[in-house]
Amino acid sequence: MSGVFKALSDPTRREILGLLRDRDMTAGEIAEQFEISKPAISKHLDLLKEAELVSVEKKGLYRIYSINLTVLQDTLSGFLDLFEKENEE
Amino acid sequence: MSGVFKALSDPTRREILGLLRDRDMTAGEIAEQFEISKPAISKHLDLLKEAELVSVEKKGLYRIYSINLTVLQDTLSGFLDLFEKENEE
DNA sequence: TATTTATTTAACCAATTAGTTAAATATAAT
DNA sequence: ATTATATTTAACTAATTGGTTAAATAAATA
Repeated sequence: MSGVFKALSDPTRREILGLLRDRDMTAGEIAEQFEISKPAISKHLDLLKEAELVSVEKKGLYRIYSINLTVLQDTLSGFLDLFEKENEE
Repeated sequence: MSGVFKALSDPTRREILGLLRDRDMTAGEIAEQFEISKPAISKHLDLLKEAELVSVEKKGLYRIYSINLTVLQDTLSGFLDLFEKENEE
């Protein structure tokens, strides 16, 4: 839970998720979209993976990243549910 | 946006929001619920205030904190909307 | 006016973060 | 077997985080 919010607290990582919403991408394709270095992107991807917000598949030389939409949606909407009027004991 | 996710990435701060969901509380009442020092809680509250997730009202010696439910809900559900199937351009 | 009370601010510390460049790894192609 | 390519890991740095204790502030009370 903390991991998901931590991951989402960085604008670069949110942007990566936005890219992956549209299609799966290799690490290099993702890195191309940003000004920062590839190792920096690699670390962002690692953090997103840690939070289980993305998955990776090895394909030859490439790593193909994809978003785990359900993790994102379930975590956030699950958290939001805690603050619904209905939930008042 | 980053501020909200950053604020939510800490379990103590999420717990504070959980307390405030039930009722407004003074800084001291909030601090009582945790093991850590009052200044530490004060800083957490400040960060929540920065993210506009809580508001404070001065009342004599006390500061009364309340949750800004709509900010929490609008931010998270607004972000979630970006990842809905319908949003595909 | 002096004291107590609630809270914040200041100064500090260790751990973490987000970036860098350089080196390592692993697969593909010549 | 060598070289090129995609990506990660390592080593480093500056800034931020989450905690501490001590001092400052501000309102209430004696």
